Amino acid sequence: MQDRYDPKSVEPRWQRHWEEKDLFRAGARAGAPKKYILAMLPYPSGEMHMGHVRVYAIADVLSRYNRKRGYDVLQPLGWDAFGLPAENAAIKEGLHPRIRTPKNIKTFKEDVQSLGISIDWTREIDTSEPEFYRWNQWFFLRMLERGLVYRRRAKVNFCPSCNTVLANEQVEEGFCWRCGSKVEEREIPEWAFRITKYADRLLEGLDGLDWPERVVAMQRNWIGRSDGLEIEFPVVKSKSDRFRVFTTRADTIYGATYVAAAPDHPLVQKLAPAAKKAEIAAFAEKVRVAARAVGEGAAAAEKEGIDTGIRVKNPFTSETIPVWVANFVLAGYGTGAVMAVPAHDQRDFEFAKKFELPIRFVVRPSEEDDSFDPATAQKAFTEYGVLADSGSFSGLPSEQARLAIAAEAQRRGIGSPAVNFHLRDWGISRQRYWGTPIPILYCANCDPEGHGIPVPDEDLPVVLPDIDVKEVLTGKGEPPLAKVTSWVNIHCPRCGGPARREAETMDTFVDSSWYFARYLSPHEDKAPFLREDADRWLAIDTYVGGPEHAVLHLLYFRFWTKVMAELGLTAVHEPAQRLVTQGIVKGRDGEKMSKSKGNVVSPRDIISEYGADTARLFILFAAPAEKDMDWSDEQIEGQHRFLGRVFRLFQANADKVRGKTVHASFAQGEALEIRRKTHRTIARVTQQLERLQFNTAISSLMELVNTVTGFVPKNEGDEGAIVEALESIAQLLSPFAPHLAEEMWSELGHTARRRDEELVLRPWPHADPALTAEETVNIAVQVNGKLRGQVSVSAMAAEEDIREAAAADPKIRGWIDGKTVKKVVVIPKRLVNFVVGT
RNA sequence: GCGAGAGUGGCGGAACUGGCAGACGCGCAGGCCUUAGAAGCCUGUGGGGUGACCCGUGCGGGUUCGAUUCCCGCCUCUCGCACCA
Repeated sequence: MQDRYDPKSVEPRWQRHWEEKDLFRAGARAGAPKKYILAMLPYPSGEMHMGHVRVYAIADVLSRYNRKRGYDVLQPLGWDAFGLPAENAAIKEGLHPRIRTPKNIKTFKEDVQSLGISIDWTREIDTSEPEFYRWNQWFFLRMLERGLVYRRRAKVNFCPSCNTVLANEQVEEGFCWRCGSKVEEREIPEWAFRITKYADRLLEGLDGLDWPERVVAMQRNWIGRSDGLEIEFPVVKSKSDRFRVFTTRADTIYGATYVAAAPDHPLVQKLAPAAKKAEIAAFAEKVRVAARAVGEGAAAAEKEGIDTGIRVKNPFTSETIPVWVANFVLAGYGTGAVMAVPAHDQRDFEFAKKFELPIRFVVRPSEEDDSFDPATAQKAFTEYGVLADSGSFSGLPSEQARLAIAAEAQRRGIGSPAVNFHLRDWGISRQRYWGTPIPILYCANCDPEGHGIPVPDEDLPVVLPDIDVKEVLTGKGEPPLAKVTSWVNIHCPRCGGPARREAETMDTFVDSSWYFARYLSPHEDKAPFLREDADRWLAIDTYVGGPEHAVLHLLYFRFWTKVMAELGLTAVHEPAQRLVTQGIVKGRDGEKMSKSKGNVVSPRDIISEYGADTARLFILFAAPAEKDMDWSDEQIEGQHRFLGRVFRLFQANADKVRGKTVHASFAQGEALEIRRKTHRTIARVTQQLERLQFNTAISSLMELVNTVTGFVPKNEGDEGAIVEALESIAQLLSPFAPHLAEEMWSELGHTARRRDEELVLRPWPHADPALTAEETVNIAVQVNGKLRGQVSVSAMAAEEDIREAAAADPKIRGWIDGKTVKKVVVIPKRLVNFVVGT
């Protein structure tokens, strides 16, 4: 044994050992139940940061723990290798992504390995390899067959810096989520996935998931199901034209005093008087410009609008009311028009105030309360209440009136129930090079309208062509692939005539939507993965990653799983049963780490100074997994000291006990107390790991180490107790600080002759219930709820005896003698409370 | 505005289904070891009085023998969504 704790020599040695013995291979325990533990697919930037350390530490503790619990554990890792940063770098520096990416992967992988993460590397995948992305193309074609992919002309977010289309979800406050440039609006054709078809299933599926509430709430919000009524407002002086509006508050229809439509509503364009048309068109353009300037507090924008001159009839009051166009009505949601009820909707209220439109109060807080005065009111009454001035519906509560009015509208054939979602279809076209080519061709002969012809399955993969970076990746103009003429121009598979390939590539969220299933059959070349492998491993038991993916990746990958289930590839409909979202690791200054702030702590530096075990321990100990945490140089010193203490504890005892046959059952006195502490610690750490409370699990271990430190064995029983304690410490520590644990384990004389004798596979220790149970317990004694003393009694003592023991205590007598004891509360093993009068 | 979460020592944080608030760690103070330091070890450490006493988990109420925990009403902070009718 070395005389000092020296992780630099210890850690690489054990990492080699694990690799040579191939101990993290999944599928090697055929009869055992499985656990699939996965950290989110990393983008291989050249440098690992502390956030990665946290994700992998969490996933690894769970993997190592479950391996020792006898599970066949799958913990793979791969690379989200396609994407914008590599391409942007190529544009700037002229270095081909195909050269840069493998270099980055290599560095990143070394960093992961230097942390001692127990990955099954035989399953490593790289999404930029044709072996992987051909299945993106395969899925695309299957989805095309099922009508889940379609071509649409859509207003899209365009980033002038990345020169690419961004999904709505990738726009943050009007800026590109990756490069931060201001996003513009453009209209171009694109391919889209019909995720909206799954909106309800995505909503319902959330119920059975063991996910953080916050993420579930964000998804619910994002999907945004809204149940209401579509109802028609017929246009006055027209036989057939009517404005269809969507409302969730049919109960307020008697208060609808105008209709508000989106500025480019088709019916407005059609029906507006000629004199108004130019004005309306100008207004529509103004609103479009304003919408483009999102991020400048668009929500706070002043209400604006124009009276179109069109008049419609409120179908319930039969009143003639105006149609206005308004900047706050969205063309893309519902019907693009709403019935405006100023008394009961805040937006309509503000609008009506500004343009002096009538405000009619038709829902009262209660039947008697008619205090609402349109002239003086500062805001709308938007709660449910009781209807007033609403014809035969007056007096009904809102909930009932909603249904009754909807039913009446339906009976009259002017309305129908309708459901709207905030969720939009997922546009996947990217005008980029470094991504999966979309397997579509255009042939003027076979497909004159340009819908696109699917590439036949046997021609997959459509391989990304090699390119001259300087010529193709200019960052300007048309999609890069369109410039690669030798690739773009091919023969049509149907007619043999000239055809052209689709030059767009797929959003990289496609890769991360199903990669977790590719790990199951990473080398399969007939299918994306095998059904038998899916049946063995899916769903992911614990998925670990950042909460920033709550509505992007985590929604797409649930969608994709449902599609895979429909294709018969798997029986599961949800990809991940449990989700752990880890908090951010902030810099020394409490700010989020970033290069520009110069507060980045490099994992490499930490590992080389303190070792991987210290880094892992610190990041798990300093805060609960889901909370943000601050980097602390002092705390990491503390963890390093703790490992040093563990080392010295073994150093002090190993020689004495190594190789001896010892019997812990002989332990008595202090040694017996050590045994109790050992077994209680086993029980606690086990429970804390099940609950993902890594920080308290580590502090339980610290307590045990503190208890054992300084104990000098004097006889056989003592030695038995200390061996048991040391073995337990090595075992319990092994998921957290695996290298030191191995070192200590071998110090105790253990060498593995067989695979199942390896520490990483050896069964997790078992807590003996006879030893975790307390024999005597300290009971708190209160008088009138205030702590006044303590008594020690047998854990088995009857309530009666506990009460007497407490009452007999001299300190307590001082508080209760001479007073009337009105009541005594006895909670066995916990406390006694005397309630006394004065 | 809506949704979710959080407010506990100087700091990070503990406290199972209401039952000894502050585990564990950091920091700090004193001591040991040392020629000195580094490392390490020991003791103490919520506040106030300093006797076995009082006060303390954001604030104000409530339920209870007993509340960090449950209920009601506020305040502050973080995150997400934000004109979705």
